[in-house]
Amino acid sequence: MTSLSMPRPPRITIREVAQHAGVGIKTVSRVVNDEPNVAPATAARVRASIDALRWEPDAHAANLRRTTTRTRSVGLLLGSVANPFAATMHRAIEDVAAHRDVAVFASSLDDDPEREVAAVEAFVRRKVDGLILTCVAESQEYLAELVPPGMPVVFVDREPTGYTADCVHSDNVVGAGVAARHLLGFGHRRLALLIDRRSIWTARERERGFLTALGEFGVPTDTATIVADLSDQDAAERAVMTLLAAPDAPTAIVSGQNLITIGAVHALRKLGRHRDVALVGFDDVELADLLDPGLTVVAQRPQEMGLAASERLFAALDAGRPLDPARIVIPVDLIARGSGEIRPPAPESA
Amino acid sequence: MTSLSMPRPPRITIREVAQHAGVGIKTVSRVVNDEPNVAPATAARVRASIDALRWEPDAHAANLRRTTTRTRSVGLLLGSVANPFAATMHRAIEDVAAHRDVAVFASSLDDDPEREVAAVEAFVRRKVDGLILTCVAESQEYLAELVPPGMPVVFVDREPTGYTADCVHSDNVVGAGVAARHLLGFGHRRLALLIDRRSIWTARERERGFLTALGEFGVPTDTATIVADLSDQDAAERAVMTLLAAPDAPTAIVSGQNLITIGAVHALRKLGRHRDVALVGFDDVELADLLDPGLTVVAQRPQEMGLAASERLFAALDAGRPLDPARIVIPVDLIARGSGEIRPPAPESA
DNA sequence: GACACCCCTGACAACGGTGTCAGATGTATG
DNA sequence: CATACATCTGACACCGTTGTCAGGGGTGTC
Repeated sequence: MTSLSMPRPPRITIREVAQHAGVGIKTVSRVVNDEPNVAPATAARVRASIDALRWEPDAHAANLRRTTTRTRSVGLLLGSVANPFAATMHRAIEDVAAHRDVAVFASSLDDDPEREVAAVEAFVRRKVDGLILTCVAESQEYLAELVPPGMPVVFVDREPTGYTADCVHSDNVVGAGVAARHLLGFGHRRLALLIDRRSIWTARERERGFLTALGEFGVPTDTATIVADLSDQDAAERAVMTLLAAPDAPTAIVSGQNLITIGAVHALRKLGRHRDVALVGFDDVELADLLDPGLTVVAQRPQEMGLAASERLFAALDAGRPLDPARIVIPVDLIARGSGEIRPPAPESA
Repeated sequence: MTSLSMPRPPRITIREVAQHAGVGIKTVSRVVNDEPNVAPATAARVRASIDALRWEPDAHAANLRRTTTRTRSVGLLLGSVANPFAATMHRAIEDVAAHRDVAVFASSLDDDPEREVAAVEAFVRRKVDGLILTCVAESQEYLAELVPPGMPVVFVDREPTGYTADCVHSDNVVGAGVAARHLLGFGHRRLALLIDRRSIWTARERERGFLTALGEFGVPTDTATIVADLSDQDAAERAVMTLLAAPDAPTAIVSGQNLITIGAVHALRKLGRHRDVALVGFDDVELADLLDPGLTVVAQRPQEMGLAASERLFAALDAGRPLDPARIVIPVDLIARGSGEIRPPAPESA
């Protein structure tokens, strides 16, 4: 019989290349790894044989013995690869990585602590060279025993708890403060803040910034409505509908995240209150400038964040040792387009 | 001295587990691979040792000898991971993959043929189990010698040339036809089509569908303007500006892609012609319903596409052999929201 | 001319697992 | 009780590469 199992693909090994070039396997190894002490003529012959046989060294076998084992891959954990904010960071990170011939494993977190741990485990099992993580678990202490010594970790978007490493994030407190002050400056005194689950660090930070700004304007915090646990567009839309139906409804809304913003805009439209109730979103969204009124946002800089995070990661990888953990805070930009410049219906007493 | 080099991380090997359990290494191997012929008591002891030592088998070493080598990873090549259409497919694929404990390498193509080859090479070098590819090179013949025998390939969004494999894509010809007929039905006779580079299969297909529809209405194709090579928002915006400045400017525009649509909307706004010139976009965009007028689009179903593509890939992987290549065409949906229902300014003579 | 030294080179062990196979043990059968 | 057979187990080669090290050859120095 002619073998029932799959015909073993005739993989070319270093041995055949060595034989073809008439040298020892170690010499071939030297050539492909740019190690010194190979005569130019020998190297040329070896290279010719490699090309002739179309040999691709087996990275896994190589890493098996190599001390400085590098898989040229990194793990990237994002809120969701489908979220434009995360996707933009992803792209920036990929560009930096691709430039160094490093591949990126991307996973979606979905703000589920269990997925966080599972994703990191999966990355580690695949022996990535480093990790860029968006976290949501209450604590990242688990990383201490999960992440092998020497594997660099950079957090993006959210600060970790119980694990010290680089972290790149937006200036959330300032950003939310800017949003709130912008509205307060236009005379609003009854504000609402719509945020995601408080298990998410950015939600907490933005809430903090929001409340601080209220304080600065002497607005008692109990006049503000804070709706949390808004994790998608629909929930945000419903929340705004409810909010505006209540007596003493807010005259201005700060949205804590891109999906919430979109949900809020939908609700305002449905209620016909979009020229009436002020709205400032956190994180920019596509087409925001073409709405009527235009959507005022505190824009993040996701590309810059991805860039900074990947540069930190590769810096640590290049150094071959953990760097002193840095916290990199990326500024945010208020972009006034109309929705945030709507004045409250009547002069209010502070 | 205390060793200058990095302190070798004390990796736990199968040997230590075997010793701890008082068995041979092969028995440990049997247990972790669910091979038969291990006494239950022995297996239990081994499992206890694995847990006690927190041993994680080294997948790379395992795959070295294994005949049926699986890295539990797949390579995904997309237009750009930052494009919402691609990002949504990505998410769908990731979900299917994650469910099977398979990790996804994602790369951006940027419609550069060289990046296509480079990305596939990188995936193959990393020994992914399968490939999901968006292609742009003139021919995919190169895959024959690049992709190892037995590695399944599924194309998404665009059909390959010179390489036979599964392919999942939108019904581009029909979609573009629907868009054009929609406008023709409202009385438009001077149409413009804005598409990306013709090296991109979808651009060509959509052009074909567009022209077919014109033919059905007896509209001579030379009365239609086709602008190609629009690869980003700005280019599309400039193209529309130029287009509408010309004499005999089109009264309706079909946009061949999400970024082009956004660029076109910007241009129409700037010119104040947005209630005046009809526009139908290919591929839906966020907030399209809240523009004024609402944006009429031929929506794709990226999630469904990603789902279908990954299911085909895993079906082939499960079967352990190449499946009969299938072409899966995903329907598109016309969503009328206003911009596509604008009538031409004056009755025209066909 | 002997010696030291540097530059090349390849034999061989090692990396952490799996495949093969032979041997040990237990049970049913003649 | 001997034999056959199935079940369980571990020794060992092997996967494709890199690290180590010893050896061969050329050159410079005394």
